[in-house]
Formats: sequence, structure tokens, C-alpha cells
Amino acid sequence: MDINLNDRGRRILEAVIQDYILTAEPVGSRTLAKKYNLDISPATIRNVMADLEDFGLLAQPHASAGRVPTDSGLRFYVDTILEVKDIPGPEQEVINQEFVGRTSDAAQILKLSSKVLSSVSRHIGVVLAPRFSSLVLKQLEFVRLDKRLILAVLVGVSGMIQNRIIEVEEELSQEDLNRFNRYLNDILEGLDINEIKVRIVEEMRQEKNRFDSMVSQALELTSRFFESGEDEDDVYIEGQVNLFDYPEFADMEAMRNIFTAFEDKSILVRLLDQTMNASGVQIFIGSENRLAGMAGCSVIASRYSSGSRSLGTLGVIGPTRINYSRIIPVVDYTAKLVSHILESTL
Amino acid sequence: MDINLNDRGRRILEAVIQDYILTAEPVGSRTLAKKYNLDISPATIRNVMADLEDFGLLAQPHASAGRVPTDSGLRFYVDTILEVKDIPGPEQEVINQEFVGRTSDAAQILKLSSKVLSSVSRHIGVVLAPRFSSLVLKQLEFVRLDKRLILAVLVGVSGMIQNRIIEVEEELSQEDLNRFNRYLNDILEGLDINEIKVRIVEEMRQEKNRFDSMVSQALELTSRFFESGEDEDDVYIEGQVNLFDYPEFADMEAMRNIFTAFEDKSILVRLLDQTMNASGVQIFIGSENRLAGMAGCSVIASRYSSGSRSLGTLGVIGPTRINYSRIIPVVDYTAKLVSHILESTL
DNA sequence: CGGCAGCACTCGACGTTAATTAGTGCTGCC
DNA sequence: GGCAGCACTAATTAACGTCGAGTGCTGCCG
Repeated sequence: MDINLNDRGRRILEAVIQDYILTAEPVGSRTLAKKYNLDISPATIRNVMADLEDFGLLAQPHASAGRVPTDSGLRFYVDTILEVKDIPGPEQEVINQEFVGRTSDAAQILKLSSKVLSSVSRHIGVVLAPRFSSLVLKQLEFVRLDKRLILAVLVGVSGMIQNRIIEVEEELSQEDLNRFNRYLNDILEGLDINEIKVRIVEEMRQEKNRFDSMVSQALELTSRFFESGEDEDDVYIEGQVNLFDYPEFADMEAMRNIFTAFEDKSILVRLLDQTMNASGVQIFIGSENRLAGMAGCSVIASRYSSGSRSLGTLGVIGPTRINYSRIIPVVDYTAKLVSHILESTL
Repeated sequence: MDINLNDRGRRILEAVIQDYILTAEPVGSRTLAKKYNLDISPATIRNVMADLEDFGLLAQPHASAGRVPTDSGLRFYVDTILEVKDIPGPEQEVINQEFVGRTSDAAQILKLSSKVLSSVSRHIGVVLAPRFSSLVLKQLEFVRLDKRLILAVLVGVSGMIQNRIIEVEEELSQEDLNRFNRYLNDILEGLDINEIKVRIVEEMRQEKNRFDSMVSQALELTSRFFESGEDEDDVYIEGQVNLFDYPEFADMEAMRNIFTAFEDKSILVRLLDQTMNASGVQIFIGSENRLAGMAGCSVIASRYSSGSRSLGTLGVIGPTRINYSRIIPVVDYTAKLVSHILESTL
């Protein structure tokens, strides 16, 4: 959309949005003239607002009410008016504090991240954990539990851990398994899951000629491991109660939709997945994520990564009148911090 | 409380409760006489209802409204009127189906259980996972990840798995760790976490005289493992959206309280923990769990166990007018089924 | 010609009143 | 003791008037 607004138009749009973010109420020309020293009279403001309404940036809930920013209005504001500043020092410090002294696996870190995002933003914090299928293998370990039960532990770079229990027909000793482990780690380390699957098939073909029963058993077991894989996408959600603090969700229907979306995690996964391949903070406003049943909500998200490989995304979900200028830097900083922590973990 | 009700009183109380469970509306004498063939006139029913109100079993929302069962009324009903039947065959079959063909670790089973409880009851399903501290060790395994990083995998009976990453100062080879593993599993298998802690201290004391560096390192590492333990109690909650289907939660405040309780899982843990030492299905009605911020809700819970050792509890949370006669057998059956599955897993 | 004071108009919010309705408690008869 | 009849009560709903916030428009002024 090519809207060309003069400076006055922009300043008024900005003021409307700021006030609306604060109060969640339609804002009128008088209030605007008083609270924000724009040095123009209410009457003039009214004229400008009428223009902004023609552009589709503002709307009136009813004929004689104040103006409310539309989704496009917010989009315009975010894209062309808002200047994103650095995260304020104290806020940065608060976030840092939450993470100190926690050496743990990735799952813990990510869970914590969603809590931090939620408590700092006072909205909903979400974290999409790395896809199992995009995991890069650091180490694969089989442990004998019982005559017919084997525990497989897969450790990915960045500390992702996956356990799985496998039932087998023939009994295997731990010594057998240790040999498997050495052999498998040798050929599989550094590959991602898809590459591993390909490699296993390859190895199996070659194996036909070698007749090494150890190799053959190891490959068989590994492929069992991967086929039993329920490719569950983990999403951590925290702070859903915060929704209750915002009057725009006072009616049940809106609330229900959102909670439904949260319960069927696949919706969130699809939503957050969109930012996997984009760098920097991505923003989805209101109706832009209608398909996710989350009209009325904005999503501010950023991917986190290890080196050049993006792992997952994290972000904040709130009402469309979320405080963009405050939350964007928070999400940005948290994504970078989490990336950093995961990189240094393993 | 020693309330002595004649048969007519009981029948009317039961009818009121049944109707209230169905409609969530105060029920009047006329409706009662018409819908339930009690063979008495509305006027007489009124008299009886007045008596029941004196006993505190029924209440009037306002002077000229119908009657609503009180929490004590429901308690009385559950304790002395309700006859708990076996779970209906088809329902049992539905539950069974959900679990077939899933060989997995306990965490998966429990998560699934909460989903099943929720979808079958159309209320909220909750499962309290076994306490880490009450876990009985099946196997402990250290795996070398990196120069200074070791992965500890603890497998409990019933398939509970705990991972933890430990940082160490001195480099240890996998061969060292294998020796640790053999030694530790030898002395620790079959002990629960508390017993293990005691045993480790004991061994350390004895070790002072033996000067075996392997033993000393192994013990040191194990104790590191346990002290890094954040004793997080896992709770699986599923089906929170179902709350939106019940008119009694139409006002926000009630809803907010419940969601708050769910977010601070420690509240739920305390609640569910009460049933850990009781056999059979336990029921908490409305104000009985006011302390958990869940007045207006009933909790129907039962513990699940492996052999004689109780592991955790599972149950259903719904409005106080939850259909007790249908849900109680469901919870009972699910608890037994989960126990059975966990027993046979490991 | 842009800005703005003034003014009539609009529409939701709120409070009042009245009609409706579901359901009670009580009285007195069988 | 059971119950028909009746007066009474309180929530619910609709209709109506008032109030106030806020608009759009007109026309004046620098």
C-alpha cells in the first residue's frame, strides 16, 4: 500500500496509537489535543483523523465515538513510524539475571525462556523448540535396560536431548551396544536427522556385501529408533493468564479462540514457523494471523540460532495494542541471548 | 455431619442434583414434579426442599428462584446416594484404544493419559508425574559428551527418564565412565532417590580408607548429579478450553482464578498430592479446595501405582456439577490402566 | 487558503420504570 | 400428611429519557 502521509498526519496517527495502547479506549480529538502537545486545535485534528480514516488507518467503533487504530494503521505505524531503540539497560539486566547459573539441557533453557518472555513482557511468552528432524547429531547412545529393552539417547548440538525406549527381539549385551555406539557415532556425528536416515539406508546397502553382524544389528537398531519417532513439535507457552488483564478479551468468544489455538499446538507451530527463515524480529498484527484463530492478537517473534543454523523461534503474543516499542527490543534481545547460550552449551 | 434423610428426601435431592448437572440452572418444584416421576405434587416437593435447605444441602440463589445443590449437598449425594457403577464397556474400549501400540517412556504415557482423560470426560485432564525424589533407580548411566561435559541419564522403574548435563573439571574418558556406571549401578539399583543420597554419603565415608580414585570420582560425580537436581514436579494438564463450555464460568473472575491455579503448577501439585496416600477415587468438591483458588470446581482423582508403590495421581477437574456417576468410573479405570501399563513397561 | 471556533447532531452508556415470569411460602381443606 | 390455591418476591427484559463524549460541517479570520 502506498500511503503518503505528511508529518502532521503521522504525528496524529502516532498519538492515537500511543493513547490507544495505554487505554484500550477509542480516543477523541479533544483528549489528543490536550494530552499530546500537538499545537493544533481539536477541530483540525478531527479533519486529519477523517483523512486517516479514509486511508483505512483509523476506524470508528460507532458514529460518534473516538478513533481506534485499525490493523493496517498499526502495520503502517510499525513499518514506517516506529523507531526501534535498543533494549533499556535495566531490562536487559533483568533478563540476564534469569539465566545466570543454569547449566542445563536445551529443553530447560527454552522452557525458562518462555517464562522470562512472559514475565518481562507481561504478555504470553512462546518458544518453538528445534524440530527433531532438523537436529544435528552430536552423539547417539544405546543403553541396555533389560533383556528386550534398550534406551536410546540422542544428543543434538546445542544440548537437545531425545530419549526413546526400544523393544528388541534378540538380547543384546551392553558390550554389544558399546560397539554399536562407537561405530554409529563415527559415521553419523555432525549429520542432521534427514542426512542420517539417508546414510543409514546407504550403509545398509553396502553392508549386504560385508556380512558384519555387528554393523547390521547396529543399523537395524538405529533405523528402529528413527521410525518409532513421533515427530512431536514442542512449544513452550507461558503466561496465558495475562490475557485476562486486557479488556479487549473481556468477551468469551475471543478468549476461547485463543485458548483453543494454544491447546492445538500445531496452529502455533505453523505460525511461528513463518519466522524460521527470516532474520530479525517479525511482527504479525491482528487479522494477519486470522487463520490461526488469533485475530485480535499480535505476534512478535524472532528466530534463535546456533552459528548459521536457525534452530527455532521465540516470541511474545499479546493484544494488537501491545506496546511494540517496548516489546520488540525485548524479543530481539532474548532471541540473541538464547542463541548465545545454546551456542556456548555445546 | 449426621443428616438423617428419609427416602423421599433423598430422591428429591438426587433429582435436583441430576437436573442441575444437566442444566446448570436453579431447579424448581414444578419442573421436578414433571420431569422426574416422583408421584408427588409440586407443593409437597416445596416443603421437602425447604427442609433440605435447612440441612444446608440446597440453596436459593435469590428469594424466588429454584434450588441449587450446595457443596455439602453434592458431598452428601456423592457419599451416601450415588452408586458407582462399572465403567460402560464402550467407554472402556475407547480408552483402551488410545493406548494401544505405544511403547514409550513414562512421560509419554502420562501426557497421553491427561489427553485421554480430558477428551473422554470433556473436562480438564490432569496427571501428576512421579516425584523425582520418590523414583526407584533402575539404571544410572554417564555418557561423555565433550571434554568437560557429561550427560547423566537416570532411568527409574516404570520407565521414568531424567537427563542432566553436568560440567566437570577433569576430563574423563568414556571408559572411565563405563567403569563408574558398572560400579554405581551395582550399589544403587533398586534404591529410591533418598536412599541413594544416604548411600552415597556412606560410600564416601568408607572410601576415605580405600583410596580408590575411580570410586571417589564416581561418587563425586553422582553427588554432583543429585545436587544439580531441580526437583521439578511435572504436571500434565489438558483440555483447559473445555471450561468455556460451562456457563458457570461465564464470568471472568472465576475463570481467571482457575487458569492462575493451572499456571502456578505447585498449587495443583499440592492438591493432587492429597490423593497419593489414599486408595480408590478421591473427590474434592467446590469449596473443599478453596485454598487452591478453585472454588466452583470439583476434582476427581485417583493415584496410579506400580506394584505396591504409588507413583503419582491423575484425575479430572470440572465444575462442581460435573457428572460424578459418569466420571468417577472413568478416572478409576484410567488410573488402573495406567498403573498396569507402567508396570508392564519395565 | 489553512486553521479553528461554534454548533447541531449522533449514539452509546446509564438509570428509571413497568410488565413479565418463574418460583416460592403459607393457609386451609380433604 | 398431602396438596390446591393464592399472595408475594425478585430477577429479567424492554421501553424510555437523560447525559455526555465526540463528531462533521459551516463559516469566519489571519
